[in-house]
Amino acid sequence: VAIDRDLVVRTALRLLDQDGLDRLSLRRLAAELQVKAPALYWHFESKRALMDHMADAILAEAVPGLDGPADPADWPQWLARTADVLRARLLAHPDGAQLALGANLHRASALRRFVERTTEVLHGAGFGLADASRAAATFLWFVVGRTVEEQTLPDPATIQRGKLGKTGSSIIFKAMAERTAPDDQDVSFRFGVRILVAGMQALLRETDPDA
Amino acid sequence: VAIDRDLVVRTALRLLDQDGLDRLSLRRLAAELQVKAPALYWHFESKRALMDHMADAILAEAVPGLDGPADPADWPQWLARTADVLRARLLAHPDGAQLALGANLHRASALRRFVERTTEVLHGAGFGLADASRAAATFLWFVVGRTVEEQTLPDPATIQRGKLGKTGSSIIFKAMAERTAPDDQDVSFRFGVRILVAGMQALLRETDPDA
DNA sequence: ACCTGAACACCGTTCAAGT
DNA sequence: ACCTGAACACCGTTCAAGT
Repeated sequence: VAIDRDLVVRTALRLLDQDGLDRLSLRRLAAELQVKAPALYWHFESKRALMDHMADAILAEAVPGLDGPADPADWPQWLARTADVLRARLLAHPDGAQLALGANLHRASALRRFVERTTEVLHGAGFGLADASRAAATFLWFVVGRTVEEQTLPDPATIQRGKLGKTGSSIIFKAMAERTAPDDQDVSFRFGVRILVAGMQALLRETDPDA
Repeated sequence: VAIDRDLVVRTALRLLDQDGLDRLSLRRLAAELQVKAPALYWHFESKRALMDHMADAILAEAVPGLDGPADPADWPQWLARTADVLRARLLAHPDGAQLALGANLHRASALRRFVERTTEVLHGAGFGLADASRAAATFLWFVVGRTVEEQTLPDPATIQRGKLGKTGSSIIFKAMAERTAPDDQDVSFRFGVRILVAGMQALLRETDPDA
């Protein structure tokens, strides 16, 4: 029963699905593979490296659909769609966003592809290369970060009475009272995306008024 | 030599400054306080609670300067200034942003104050309460998250040759070649803030054309 | 080439017991 | 009220040795 990188990653993802990221240890993973923990060091140089490959595997299936927009001018729609796709992949596993957040772009090449494509698309939209890469980082950071928050959240109902019961006088409580729709997470995510896209459009108009 | 919450937090921040977040353990902290690790559980219910109080302490000094803008219409400048202040506080300690990222808003009340004030200011700018709180979350999330990335970065010079040497053909490498200024982190941070502020202005104009 | 045994140097947390 | 002793149930990582 020889193990290889791929089997290790797939088994790790299964444990992640079962028990979450902070119960994922090399010892438990090794046991699941019927091997001892140090054996994993033959295949991965560290736990972080393994986690980077997990993040890569999670995002890899979304990469083939990553071609830029047919018309460069359609970048706003492309960005919105890419944000949804990325978020969906991250939500497909518990703590998927956390995993991607700490990932090294060199090892998690699927994540790097997202960064590259987004930079290219924004460059095509009219940003200089430096600003395109800054805007891409801001954007992808928002998607991943926002999704971490969403995925880390206690749970839908607890928030209202549990934690925020004590901050009941504050504006946060009042605002939450207006955000009770079951799809509030989706709505809020897309609202953030709209802010970012609208902001990029505005900055483009500033420097390049005919866009 | 009785210890209290305040002394524990201050000592923890000193250890943080010396060795960083991942070398901060309750056992090391206890030793520094000349006490045994379980003693800390008299003062804090968990390590996370202690860390929340650390985050609170880091941000607390910025709270007195948090009053909203004199004129509600000046919210864009207020937002930009608040972003700079918050980032500066987070950068004042190693892994300060990490600490804030995971913090519970109920315990890290200084962070909650940032959320509240920002929500109020954006509500005053014309957003409905729900959208104001969404925009505030997006904004503060960006500030904290972006600062985590900045603070986690390998180090200024290593990036170019070390990691990205292998992705030399990619657009990331070309973009980085244009981002060599020593204050690139500041520039990029402010660029992100500009995107967000411009985006909020654009969304406000959509629904409320006389703003 | 791939894996084990044994160890190193730690963790957060609980809880009865001490003062 | 505040702290210790002792334990529970673990960690990631290294490295000589085995097959």
